[in-house]
Amino acid sequence: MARKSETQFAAGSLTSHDVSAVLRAEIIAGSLPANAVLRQEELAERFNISRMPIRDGLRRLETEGLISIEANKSARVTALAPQGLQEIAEMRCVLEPLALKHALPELTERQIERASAVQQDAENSDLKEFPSLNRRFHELLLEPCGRPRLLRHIAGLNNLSQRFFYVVADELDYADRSHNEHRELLEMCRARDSLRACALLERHIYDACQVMLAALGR
Amino acid sequence: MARKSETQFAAGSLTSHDVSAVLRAEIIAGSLPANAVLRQEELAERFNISRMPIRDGLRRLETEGLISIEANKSARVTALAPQGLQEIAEMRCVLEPLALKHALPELTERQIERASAVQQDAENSDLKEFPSLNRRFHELLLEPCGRPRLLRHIAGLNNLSQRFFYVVADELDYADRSHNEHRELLEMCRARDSLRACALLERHIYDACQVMLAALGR
DNA sequence: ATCTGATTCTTTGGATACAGAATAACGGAG
DNA sequence: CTCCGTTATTCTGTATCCAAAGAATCAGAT
Repeated sequence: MARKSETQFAAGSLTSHDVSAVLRAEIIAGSLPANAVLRQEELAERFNISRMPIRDGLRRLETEGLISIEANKSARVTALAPQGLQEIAEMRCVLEPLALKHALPELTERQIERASAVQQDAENSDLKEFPSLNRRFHELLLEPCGRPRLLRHIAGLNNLSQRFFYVVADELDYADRSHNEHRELLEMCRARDSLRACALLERHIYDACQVMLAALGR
Repeated sequence: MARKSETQFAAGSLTSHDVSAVLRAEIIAGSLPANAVLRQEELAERFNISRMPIRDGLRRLETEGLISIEANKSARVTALAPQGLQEIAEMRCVLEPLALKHALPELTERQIERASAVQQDAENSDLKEFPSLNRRFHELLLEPCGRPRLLRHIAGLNNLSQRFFYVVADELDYADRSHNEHRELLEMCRARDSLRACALLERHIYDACQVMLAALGR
């Protein structure tokens, strides 16, 4: 009954929101791989709730683009083609610098140091936690921009592509370069050099995508 | 029983997809104003279906940002503050030029002429159909970019802000300027001048937002 | 008279059972 | 071996019920 390493849940406690949150996390982390089938009854059994909140949760994930639901077929985790990865990177390349531009004047020294600390952790982390720390670093620098919709869009794009990040986390020389760029970015933030910081961020995102595409090509 | 001018539907024919499509259109057009309450049973009666597909449809609109659903409260059409309008315009200012940049090499003369025809219609249209024609003009120029996600994001942002477009459609001098900019944009597309076309498009979006904000301020 | 607090009403969230439709899988006939 | 029809599975929508959370109302106390 218990399948693989999936955690199970006690009865009655969960809501449709929890369903989407748990599944979202598993898709982002990659433990639910692309094209994995999500049958409603199976999920209902696993979460110990009826099928209705499952449907609500799946519907939510569908509009986020994480799963695709075709009528009368099981929901499936969406596969992301190289073309789609590139497309998402292009959007991040313009949206993240936009957020950084507005965040930079609001960023406190304290917040920059927090990001710096996360970057330290990332450099000392193992492959398993590197992706989420890397993501957290970016988020910390962008959050003060005061634009919740923009941040949600960026987060949504990251949700779609993050499960492929392991391929660059794997390449040691890329990790090195990424760490250098992050430290450089921190310096520019401290110096309040908006133009150069935004340009670096754009290149940083673009390059990471290129490395991912090259690695996935094999 | 029949409320206001809302159309009613025959029994059994509609699906959750239709529910979201109809409500989406009404919200975009503004016939469902901000903060309008959407009670599930009321909608179920109107669409002649049960509450479940209504819930599915509402969930979809929620993640699109068109309505907000709080637990145990009726869904409401989301109000868009000036701050939010500005934020959406900023995103469009970077995303639409990105799409145009990639669409321009793919645009055929025929497609440009189609956009030109739509622009002609827009200039001769009354206030009621001007917003949708204006939108169609933009879509026609961006569609060949070959980036479905990007186009969906842009469409989603337009869905959120389009109901405020009537305030600029109302201002005759703005409409004039907009028409001039559209014709100028078409010329740049014919000349395949990507840089200037993208720059103009960015300014065009930004200015429209400023006019909206000024008009809404009163 | 107003404010507070309890009761009632409304509405959503979830459970359960069932019918209908579309897809996928299987097996038999040619 | 291939094609086609039947069966099984799974999703979609209906109907009904109950529980819980908010909102509204009404009564009582200050």
